[in-house]
This record gives sequence, C-alpha cells and structure tokens, in this order.
Amino acid sequence: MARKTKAEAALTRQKIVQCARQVFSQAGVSNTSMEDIARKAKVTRGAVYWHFRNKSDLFMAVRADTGSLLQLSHPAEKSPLRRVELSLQNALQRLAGESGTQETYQVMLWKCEFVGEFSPVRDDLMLGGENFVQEVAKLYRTAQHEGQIDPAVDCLLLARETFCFFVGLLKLWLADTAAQSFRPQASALITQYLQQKQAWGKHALTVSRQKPKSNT
Amino acid sequence: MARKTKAEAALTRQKIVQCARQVFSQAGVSNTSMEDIARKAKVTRGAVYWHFRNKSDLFMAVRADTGSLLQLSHPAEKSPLRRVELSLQNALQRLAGESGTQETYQVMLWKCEFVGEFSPVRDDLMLGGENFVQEVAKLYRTAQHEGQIDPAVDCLLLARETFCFFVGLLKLWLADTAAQSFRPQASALITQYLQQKQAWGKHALTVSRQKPKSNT
DNA sequence: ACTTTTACATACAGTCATGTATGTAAATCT
DNA sequence: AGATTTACATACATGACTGTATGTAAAAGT
Repeated sequence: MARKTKAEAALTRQKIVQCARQVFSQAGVSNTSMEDIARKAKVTRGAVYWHFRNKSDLFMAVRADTGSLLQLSHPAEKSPLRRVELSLQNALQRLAGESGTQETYQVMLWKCEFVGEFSPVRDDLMLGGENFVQEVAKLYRTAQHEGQIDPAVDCLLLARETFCFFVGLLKLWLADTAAQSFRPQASALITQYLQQKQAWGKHALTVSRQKPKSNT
Repeated sequence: MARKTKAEAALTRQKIVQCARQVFSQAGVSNTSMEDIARKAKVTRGAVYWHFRNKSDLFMAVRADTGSLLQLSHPAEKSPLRRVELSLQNALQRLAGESGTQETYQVMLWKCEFVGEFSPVRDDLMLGGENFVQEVAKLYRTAQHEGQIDPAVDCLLLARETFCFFVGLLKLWLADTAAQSFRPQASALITQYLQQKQAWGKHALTVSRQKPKSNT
C-alpha cells in the first residue's frame, strides 16, 4: 500500500485512539491487546506501535483526547449554588450524550487498574478533582456571604463533600449500564443535593422576614 | 513433603486467600499471576490450583472472606440520623483499622477491572449497596416522622445521595495512599454531611413550632 | 530529480502465564 | 492393614502478547 500523507496519518492516529477507547471501555484495559485495538481500527499492530510506544502510552493519549468533565460552566449565572448545580448537571449531560466521554470515564472508574505505570494517572485525576474542589469552595463561600449557607460551616470541607457525592454519582451512573435503575434518578439527585445546601438560607430567610415563599 | 491434614489444608487455603488479597491490592488483579500469589504464600501453583479453579475463583474467595463494610450498626442508638452517621463512621474506622478490609476495598475500587467474569461482582456490589440504601431510607423516614428532615424530601432519593457520597468518600480515601491530604478529613466529612441532614429540623424547631403532618 | 523520511505492513524472537497431567507420601477410610 | 483419597509439588505443553527488526512505496525535502 501507498504511504499516507501527514493528514492521513493524523487521521489514522485519531482512529486508533478512538478505537482504543471503545475497546478499553468494553473489555477493560489490561484485557485488551494491541492487536484487538489494531483490528478494530482496521490497521495492523505496526501502525499502532508506530504512533504509540506501548499500551500505557496509548492509554494516556486516550485520556488526553477526552476533555475534563468537572469544569465550572455557566459563568453568566449569578447564583453560586445554581452554578455548581449547573456544572454537575452539565457534566452528567455530557456523560450521557458524548459517547467518547462516557467510554473514557467508564474506563477510568470501572475498567482500569491504577497500578505501576497507571498510578500517576490516578494522582492526576485526584489533582484535577482538587482543582474542582477549590473552585466549588469559592462559590460556596460566595453563597455563604450571600447568606445562603450557614456561616458556621467550612466551605472547603463542603466542597469536598460535593466532590465525594459526585464521584460516587458518576461511578454508580456508569455502573448502571442497562440504564434501568440509577441513571433516571441521577439528575434529580443532583438537584436535590444542592437544594439542601441552600435549605439553611431558605429557613433563615423565612424566619427573619416572616415571609413564606411559595414555590414556583 | 508429607501430606497435610485437613486442618492444615484449610490453613494453607486461608493463607492463599490472604496473600492473594495482599498481592491484588498491591499489583492489581490482572497484573498478578498465580505464581505471584503462590510465592507470597510460600506454596507452588499446584497448591493454588488445588484450592481454586482459576484466578477469578480465587478472587471470589477473597471477596467472600471479607465482610461487608456497609452494615447498619449500633441498633441501640435511638436517633436515626445518628445511627446512619455511626454506621458510616464505623465503616471508615474498620477500613482504617482492618488491613484485610482495606486491601479488599482497595482492590474493588482501584485495582480491578469489572469485565467478563468479574462483571457479576460489580452487579453484586451494587446490589449490596441497594440494600444499604433501603435501610438508610427507612432510617431517614423515621427521622422525617420525628421532624428532623424536611417532610417534602424523598427519603429514598436522599438515601441514594448518601450512598453516592459514601462511595465517593471511600474511593477518595483509598486513593490517598500516603494518608496525607484526604484521609484526615474523612471523618469530619461524614459528621458534617449528616449534620446538614438534620439542619432543617434544627432551624424549623428553633424558628417556628410548626409540626409536620405526614398523613399522606 | 534525487535523496531522505515517513507511515505503515509483515515477520520474527522471546517471555510469560495458564491449565493440565503426572508423581507421591501421608492422611483417612473400611 | 490394606485400599483409597487427599493435598499438594513438579513437569509439560500450549498459546498469547509483546517489542523489535525488516521491508517498502510513496510523500516530503532539497
């Protein structure tokens, strides 16, 4: 066969990454051989080894190819608690909608062993989580100043709690592969979780103002 | 060497399980060979294959050997919310104290790929979680009747939220292998989480003596 | 136009793990 | 006490999978 042009090469590389992600999410990382991936991508192992040194290198490429779920979105939104909720809801929606994202997180949370060459990946994930925690903590502090959160609580700790909640949510959501029991409730779970956060504010306001708010 | 008596055989079996758990938690399930385990247990693969058909069979034995973390403990405690908290705190304490438990959950949450023969294990874990959720939901309902939880919230959903929170907590706790950043805060996280649950009751009682009617 | 890379496919060597088959001495059974 | 089974250790056959080496035709460089 003829040698591929640079653009074509980039394309096959992309296809290999894509197929690797799929196969990883189906069969697990250590259970898939380089040839499994090559076959799926309709190339030979030669092509795979040309673009990637080994499986863990390819794994890193798969990760790099997927954007982070946990980003603070909707910067226009004024309410900090609402912003947190929208971010989580957005993450969930992307997980459900983008097959690539879903596959990657399926791998990260259920189909991968963070050992040896892969343990730095775990640390990296935790670092990304910590960033998210810091951002959420900021938003919680803002909410606290606005009187929506009990001034007594530690907002950093609260943000960590939120992170715990969401990590568990992701894991359970991904475990429900048949989309039968857990997934339909996930969005409601997020809504409920954040409504509780501002419950303090609600009651406090209701009390001091003596003005009961009716639900819209 | 001489043939072992039945009691001795049970002992070596137990040792194999124990060593398998250790090696699994260190090197990951798919990365450990039967000989790795045999060597650690100071036997040959012959012994391992005598007691277990293959690695997944041994894996199941490792699981069966470890009790469930998520059990409702302290039945004497009167406050339902406090019972939930004590259960979670107890689970965390066992995780920190019992090395075997810690190893098993390390495997389950970070060092295992739930694929093929192992996917039923994941479903089984989820089932155990669902049981816990049901129990917690009952306790939350009791707390709701006692006016400690907003009568408007869905206690089953709330219990699922708690489960999400705890799954995430476990995962993050186990990820913090150096016991540097996350682990010291874990207990406080649980306390804080459940204090928020009864926050509604606190404020409501402090403010107005309104009595939630649950004649639905 | 000529040389040099590139982007793979193909071929090869070697390691490693698995499962089973066989051996064996003593415990257990009758 | 003899027969049988047990609880392993040892030996063997096999099959993946890995990584690299080599081949090659065309693209890219000069």
